[in-house]
Amino acid sequence: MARVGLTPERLVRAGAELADEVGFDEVTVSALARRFDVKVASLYSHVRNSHDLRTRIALLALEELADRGAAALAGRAGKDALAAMANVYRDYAREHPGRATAARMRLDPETAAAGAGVRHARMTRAILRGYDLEEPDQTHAVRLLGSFFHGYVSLELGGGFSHSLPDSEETWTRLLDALDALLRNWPAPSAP
Amino acid sequence: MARVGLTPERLVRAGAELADEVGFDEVTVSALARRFDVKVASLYSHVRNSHDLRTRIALLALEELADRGAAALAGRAGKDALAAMANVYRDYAREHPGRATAARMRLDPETAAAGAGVRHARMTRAILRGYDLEEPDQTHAVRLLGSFFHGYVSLELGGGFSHSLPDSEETWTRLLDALDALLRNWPAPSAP
DNA sequence: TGGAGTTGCCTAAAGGCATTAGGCAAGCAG
DNA sequence: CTGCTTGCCTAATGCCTTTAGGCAACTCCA
Repeated sequence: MARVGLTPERLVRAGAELADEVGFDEVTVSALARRFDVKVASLYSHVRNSHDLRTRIALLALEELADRGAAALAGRAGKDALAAMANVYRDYAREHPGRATAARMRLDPETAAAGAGVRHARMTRAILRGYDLEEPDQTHAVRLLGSFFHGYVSLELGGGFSHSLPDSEETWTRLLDALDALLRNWPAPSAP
Repeated sequence: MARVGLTPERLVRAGAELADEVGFDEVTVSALARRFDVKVASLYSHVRNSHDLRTRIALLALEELADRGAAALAGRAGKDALAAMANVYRDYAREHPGRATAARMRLDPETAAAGAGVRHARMTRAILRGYDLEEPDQTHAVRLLGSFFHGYVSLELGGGFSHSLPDSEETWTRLLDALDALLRNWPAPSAP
């Protein structure tokens, strides 16, 4: 009964790797135990339950994304910043599909707030600082970008844009052009 | 052993209702059997397996959405059509959160093509007919709308926009303004 | 109307994941 | 070296999925 040296951190990191390999949905306490060559019950001293494990993986992914975002945003503004952040999301999703799926997991508000949620919100607002948007339009724009990135990554990860032309790469570039143009020329409310 | 009169259709419909009540993730062969007061094994003559059941619920939802979309789009063009379609997605998600989640389930390409996927693509292109977009920009725009609707509905369903101001309703209206403006003034590619 | 056949729902069984309770031994402190 | 903490284990329960095989309820046709 050699001790393996489990810790919550090691479990979460291994869980994230597992997610990237076999998909976030397949990340299970049992599979993780198998990976450490340890009995399932042993994990329960380090992780509350399955949901807790998945939540922690999501928080790890959000943290990593925020780190990358902060690095990418440094010294950039306007469209440059927009494209940099967009590519961070996208590249992360390609390198770490499982983690990226985890990052889109629904978290209860307190958990999200305690984690990197705040950093993400701040970063999005930092991008918008390069455009001339007053409140409440800035918030609308935050939600637009959030929805678009979330949706695009979901669809691309799900294979929605493969096997069809033009390729996803081109669409991505052009849509960033389009969003930049939109943010520069944000329309006034239409007549009700 | 009175016969209950199970059919694939009844199972799928009941599954969709179950999804709306308890969430798509909780839709399980066992739960469905319980709802019909029938043993679990009995469902397996009508549905291949759990994944098949969920897929069929997704296809039902896509079909319903396409029906509503077709009705909403009739006789509308331009922004009017855009808003009508957007509201179809959104209202459906509110009335039938479980089905709406199902509709965003990842389907393999053949299944999607065999189902209402084609109708959805056609409808989106019909909306864009009111704007002056040539290929490949039209395809880019299809993907933009798809990503945005998908993402927005996901976030809203997950509670992302509740408990914060401005309320989701206002953002929704303003973002439709914004998308309309963008489609009317679609930018040329930026210099590489 | 009364079989004969089909079909629908059942029993039985095996395998997997999640979770909890309680035990033993490995590693640390003195 | 002795005792204590703590980490991993055994054991057990409950729920879900899926398959195989059986009996009874319908159907249909003579």
